[in-house]
Amino acid sequence: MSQAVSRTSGSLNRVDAPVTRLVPDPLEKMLRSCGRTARPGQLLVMAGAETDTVLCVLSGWLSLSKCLPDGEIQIVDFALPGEIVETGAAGGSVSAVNIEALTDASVAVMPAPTWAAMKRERPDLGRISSCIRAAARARSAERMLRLGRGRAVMRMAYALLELNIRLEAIGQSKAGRFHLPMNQRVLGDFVGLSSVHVCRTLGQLVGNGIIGVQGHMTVQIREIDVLAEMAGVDLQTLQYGILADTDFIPPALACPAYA
Amino acid sequence: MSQAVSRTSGSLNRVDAPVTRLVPDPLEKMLRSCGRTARPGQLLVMAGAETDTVLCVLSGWLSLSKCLPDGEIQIVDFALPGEIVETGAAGGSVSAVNIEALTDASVAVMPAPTWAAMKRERPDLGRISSCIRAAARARSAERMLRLGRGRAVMRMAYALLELNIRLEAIGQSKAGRFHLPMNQRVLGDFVGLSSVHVCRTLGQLVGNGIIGVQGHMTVQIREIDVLAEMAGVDLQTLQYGILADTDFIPPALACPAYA
DNA sequence: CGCTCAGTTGACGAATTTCAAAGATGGTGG
DNA sequence: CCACCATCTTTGAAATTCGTCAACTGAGCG
Repeated sequence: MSQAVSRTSGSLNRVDAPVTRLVPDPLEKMLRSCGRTARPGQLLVMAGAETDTVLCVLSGWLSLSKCLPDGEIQIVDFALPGEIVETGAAGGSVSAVNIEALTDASVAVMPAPTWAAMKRERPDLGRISSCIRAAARARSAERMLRLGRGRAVMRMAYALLELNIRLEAIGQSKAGRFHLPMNQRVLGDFVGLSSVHVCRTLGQLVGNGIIGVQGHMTVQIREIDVLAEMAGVDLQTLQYGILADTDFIPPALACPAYA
Repeated sequence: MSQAVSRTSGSLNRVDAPVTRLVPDPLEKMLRSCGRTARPGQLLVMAGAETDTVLCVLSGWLSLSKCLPDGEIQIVDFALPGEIVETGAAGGSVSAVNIEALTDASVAVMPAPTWAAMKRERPDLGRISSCIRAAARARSAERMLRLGRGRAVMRMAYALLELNIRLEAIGQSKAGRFHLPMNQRVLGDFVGLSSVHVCRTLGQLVGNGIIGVQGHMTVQIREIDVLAEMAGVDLQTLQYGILADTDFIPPALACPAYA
């Protein structure tokens, strides 16, 4: 696993995302010093393995997933550039999920104590990471709601909207157009559908002119309001709730309790 | 909502659960001073409402749930005695979920800044609450996996095992026997099934002698290994992963980084 | 050119929901 | 104590949704 994750020194910091946007030099140095790259398909953390680490995604997509004994996979979340993933589960330092690179990715892998020390130095980090956690929780709840109660179209519509919002925030979606670095099977692992049904569901959305799909998964949302209705979401509220965009944090809250 | 949550002064501290077990007097006083009680069905926090608070469950069950526009409900998690719920979502202090009492419950409702101050005073609190968060994340991932990929029996089996483990840790399950303070419709909202299918699925488990059910939801697990196989879990691993039991925290980790 | 892999399509079957109605159960007031 | 009520559970049958199987297409690539 880890031998496959090679060191890197270059191009770690060209991402305009919350972490790197907000946080000053010393942290940047630390991020750079823990930098790793991974190739698509590479496993960074294995469920059940000891890893008391914190991952900062600098570029690329990671998937957090779990497996059933029969091999069925569910992707629990994607980690996008600027996001922070704490791997430890409850009883110590065992990861609850597989963490895998979906694209070429560069990730800062920090031991938990290092991260804790860093947080003590930079109190704003605590606030930022708690925002990122809250956003992840909110997304997780939205998805769980639709996994448990929504039909295929709703799950798909929601997934597309969520990804559009998140990608827009890091400049990877423009005018409702973004690239999904995965095939339909993997998308199915995210929305809880078979690849065949992903195909049909996407086809239905395309047929109605609600979205367009080009090549291997470049999506264009054409009728975002219709899509939002299908997903059962209010766009404004959703954006506010699932985005850890630090612009949303009232300056007053950014510090005082920790200063 | 809040007018319905009346003050209480008695019986706040008879629970043998992580928070109260571990944490010394000053916190206990604070918990008591923010104490509230709620009756079954009472809404404590409404999704979308401003509430920058932290809830400590002292006794009783809370449900964290979300709703679709058509009224379908998904319970995202239960909060049991000893657990801590941070209500804020990402963009400020809006809750992502409805928080509702399933039973008579007593809950300490603390403003987030108060909680933050408390954490600065008692560094162990940070470690504890981070453990509780990690356990909740792990549970959420397990459930998402089964919502997306598991059949009814698997979802149900997993839910029963998870609750058994959690209840055992707080002395509310003994020898695989515990009470679920909810009807089958609510249990369905948790596992993502219609109430009718909850009935059939439970009936199937009862018919096979794997569990017994008495009255309004007292469950007796009879063949825990079979149930675990149906749920697709390894019992040991699951317990280790979804429990924020503080016994699991190595003493060495409990403090040094924060001391 | 043939290979492989991802996407597509149709047909079928299994799992689950929905609808409807018939028992249970528990609580309440007479 | 009993009758009544509301709520919950159970059961059956029909309808839906989705997964699986299988065949076919199409693009990329050696």
